[in-house]
Amino acid sequence: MRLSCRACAIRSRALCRALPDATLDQINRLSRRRRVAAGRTLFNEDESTTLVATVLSGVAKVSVSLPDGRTQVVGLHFPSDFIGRPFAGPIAPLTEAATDVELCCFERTRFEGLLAEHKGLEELFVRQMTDELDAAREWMLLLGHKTAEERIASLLLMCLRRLQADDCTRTEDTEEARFSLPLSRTEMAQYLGLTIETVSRMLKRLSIDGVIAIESGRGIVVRDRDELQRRAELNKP
Amino acid sequence: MRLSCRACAIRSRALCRALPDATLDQINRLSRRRRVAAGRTLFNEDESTTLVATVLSGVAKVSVSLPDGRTQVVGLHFPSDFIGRPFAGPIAPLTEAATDVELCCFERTRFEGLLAEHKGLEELFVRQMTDELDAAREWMLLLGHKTAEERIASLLLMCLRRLQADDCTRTEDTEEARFSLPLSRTEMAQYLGLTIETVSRMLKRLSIDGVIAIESGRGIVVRDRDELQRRAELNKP
DNA sequence: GTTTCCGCTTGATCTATGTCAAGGAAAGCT
DNA sequence: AGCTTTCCTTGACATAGATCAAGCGGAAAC
Repeated sequence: MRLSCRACAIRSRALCRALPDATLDQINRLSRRRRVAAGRTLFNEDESTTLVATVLSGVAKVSVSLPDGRTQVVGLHFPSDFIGRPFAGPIAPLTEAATDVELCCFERTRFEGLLAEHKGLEELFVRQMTDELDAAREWMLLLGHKTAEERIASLLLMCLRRLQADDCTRTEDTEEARFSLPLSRTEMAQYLGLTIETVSRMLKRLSIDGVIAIESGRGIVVRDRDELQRRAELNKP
Repeated sequence: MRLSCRACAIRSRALCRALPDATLDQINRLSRRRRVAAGRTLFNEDESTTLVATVLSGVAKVSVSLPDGRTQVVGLHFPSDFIGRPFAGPIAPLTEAATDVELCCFERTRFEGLLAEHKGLEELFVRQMTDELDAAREWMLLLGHKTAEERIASLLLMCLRRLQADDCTRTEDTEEARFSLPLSRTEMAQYLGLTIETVSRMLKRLSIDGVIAIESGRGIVVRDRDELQRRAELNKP
């Protein structure tokens, strides 16, 4: 049974919010849902250049590697994010499910057609690309100049911001917020340009200092968000 | 006196190659040339969100900073590159002339109009954004995982590739190529996530090893491009 | 219930690169 | 030409984080 786009949980934030209901109903028939288990690639070789998708749930990671195996995670896609490269050449970056992921997939050519027909969609798409570029650049600043602790703090804040947009995970009135890390220690290390040992030690430090609490590996409770913010930027001066 | 777009030196590579001659002639009247001296910002506060431009000559750098002054250069714009953010919000990244720069400027709204009218332009623009994102991600790999020597080698190769597309700077039959670095040591350091001392030392090392020769600071002669390529990726395994 | 495995933590040491400090050389100014 | 400033190089030393090595704990397998 096919779910209606109109009832889609992430519609209000995804690209498709640019489309009128009528178009949406057409599109509904052309979209394919897909579930990808954590660790698997989102698309196989040929699909990666012929499909585009919106993330419905879960988190996907994009990574690039050197021939010797050193790997850098270069981006994350959270629910409502668009994945795909209209008009681009035949080389797409490796995109894998970090957690279990649900996608809403389309033919790339079909999406390109929609871009031409709907000015609003084009605008939103260009804006998303701009945001992605800005995010990459902010991460370059992190990788080029931040200390290990600043990096961890920055990552936690970023995850918090993106994840609490989905489900409201705030634990009511207190300043505390709770979320589950979408990345393993290894993946965090690859995203932050650190080793897993350093990641582990810095998480420990933040938890000893009472800024966060760690619940069984992936669970994070942010105890003092302001302090975390401070540690994301101001360790040096 | 106004120069014709048709005779523009970088036309064959810039975005405007997507436009037919007729449109180009119209546009010609709407473009404004601008020279920016090395070190100055390309646009002032309000211009940066209302103008877009193509680089005619010289190199521009984009940078982001932390409140304490740590600065990361996050991208370079070489001749024929497009600069600007159609549809984007009011915050544009800081873009400065690294060398003296010549620009061909347009109203952003005008450019947005052209994007809608000319499907080909839209395609080319999206493709350039994709390339820019890919470049940023490759640089993330560099910042996250490469050694100092690999970083320097990667930078030199990148400059070589982009600069020799302009003027043919190859010194004939030999394997040698010569170019002038568009960045100061400080800027190189900010781009590579290193200190100027380390940049200096690594350049020295490459020159001692005979891979390159350094001529009065900014001048670089690539003596052994293959070896440079090797050092850009394979220091470890 | 025990074993195995895998992801994570913790500690001890090492090293690439940062930091500090002192010249040198090119470029602009008087 | 001499002076000042700015940019670059070079050396000595310090350190954040990597590397190496061991142990822990929970979940899956048996």
